[in-house]
Amino acid sequence: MTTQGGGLHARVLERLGPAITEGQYPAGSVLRTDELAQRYEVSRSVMREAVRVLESMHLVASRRRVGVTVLPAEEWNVYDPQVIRWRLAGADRPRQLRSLTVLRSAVEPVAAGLAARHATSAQCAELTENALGMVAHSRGHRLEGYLRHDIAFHRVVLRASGNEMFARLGDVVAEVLSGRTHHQVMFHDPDPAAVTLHVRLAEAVRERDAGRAEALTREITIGALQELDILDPPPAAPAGS
Amino acid sequence: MTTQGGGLHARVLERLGPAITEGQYPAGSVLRTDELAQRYEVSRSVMREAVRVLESMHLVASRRRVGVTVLPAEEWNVYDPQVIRWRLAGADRPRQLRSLTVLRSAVEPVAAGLAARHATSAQCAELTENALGMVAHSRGHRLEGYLRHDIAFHRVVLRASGNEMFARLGDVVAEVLSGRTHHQVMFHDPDPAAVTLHVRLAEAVRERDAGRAEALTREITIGALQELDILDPPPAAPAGS
DNA sequence: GGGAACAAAAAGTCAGACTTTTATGTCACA
DNA sequence: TGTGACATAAAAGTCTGACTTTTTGTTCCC
Repeated sequence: MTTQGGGLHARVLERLGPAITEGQYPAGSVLRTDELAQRYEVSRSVMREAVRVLESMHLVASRRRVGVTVLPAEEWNVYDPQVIRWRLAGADRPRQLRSLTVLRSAVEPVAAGLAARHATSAQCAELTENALGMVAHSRGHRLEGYLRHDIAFHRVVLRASGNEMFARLGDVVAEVLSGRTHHQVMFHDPDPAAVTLHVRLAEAVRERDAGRAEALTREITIGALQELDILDPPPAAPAGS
Repeated sequence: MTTQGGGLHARVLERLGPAITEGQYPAGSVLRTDELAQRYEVSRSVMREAVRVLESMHLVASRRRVGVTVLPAEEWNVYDPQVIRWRLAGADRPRQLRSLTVLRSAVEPVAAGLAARHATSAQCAELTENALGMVAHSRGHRLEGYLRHDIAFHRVVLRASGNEMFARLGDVVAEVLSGRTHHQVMFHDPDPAAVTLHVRLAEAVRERDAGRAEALTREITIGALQELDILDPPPAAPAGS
């Protein structure tokens, strides 16, 4: 899954990109193409191609007479799958996982509602199939199998929404779920309540109940938020203070 | 606003990119770098850099001995601002505008809820300021001024949410709103109800009322959906059939 | 002290030679 | 007739070196 592109420029990118997102070159740092080419032992043309790609991701900006400047993180194309991958592999993985989970909590309920309207019967079948797969792997530390069905399930929902912007978030959700399983506290079996919610969601979509599909998905994503301690700070009942 | 990058490769990109998103080269088409270099009258190195950027956007894939293949639209990085711009400028602008508006309707309410919790007082001030600006320009065909404040308003909401993924959608929302004003049926003055909603939203954020902020934003985005005739098909009251 | 000419630094561009991969066609052999 | 190995060629990939252009910073003169 590591996109080990054969191209020489791609190999450079896989080292230079993470170095930037990691903060190894802080915003404002100036790099020179020639020096980079020497450091990574490639020709200038190859390094130029790599820099062009970084530039298209808004990670750097190249200006004559000054060099290749690292841009502040607010400028980065944070929706670029490659950037997401680099950041998830790096030091601020937790922060990244949180912001992506919040994005999920906004997008998925709406996507599920649309899926209930637009899903084909084949997609409905995929949904129930994966939900049952989740049930089957929900006990006895069969986490890998559970994860596989969980990812597939959400991917189908997003695709079935019929909205291309939602559909393209399938990879992002996959990364989040995978990160949750592999790097988060998930010693014990998945929450049975979550499993049930998925089964009921598949049901709701099949029955074309958009409202219920949306509500159920909202419950699922709220669970995901709670796991990361992204909780609504209770309205601070003004008793003590 | 056209990102007229001085680089020669950027100028090529501004012609070749739209040609692809336009469908001028259908998915599966094979281009050859040398031929493209001749056609656009640049050296191969420049064309190679352009192709590398297109490749990073997943618009094309380059393979030895076969050439540069145009990828199907499902593969494209549809969140890349440049791709969004190209598609909005092209033939399927309406479809693009719809899918982006649906995305808005999912993201903005949640963002507004978060903004109510995290907004600084400076951001609250910006919000009310822009809401009042909208009111001031809501009558007498002062559409440009209205649009300016509308864009600024939503940008502040997204930034104030504190979530970087939301914040980066500011440009997208700006494009959508701008497209709505310039290319959609908007002869007459903006809907007074929408203006009021913005004023009340600024109020809700200032008062830290997350629930109300979210609900108000939901009303705003529902209005945007209705303008594009993306309406809930009513549950087909089973009377006749 | 301020403005204009100048010098240098770095990216940008180009052309050409060479390498590597790989799809395809050919030919012999079963 | 089919199948495998091998040869061929086409296209991307890589490298190098020379040249151009832009931009910044300095210096020098008024």
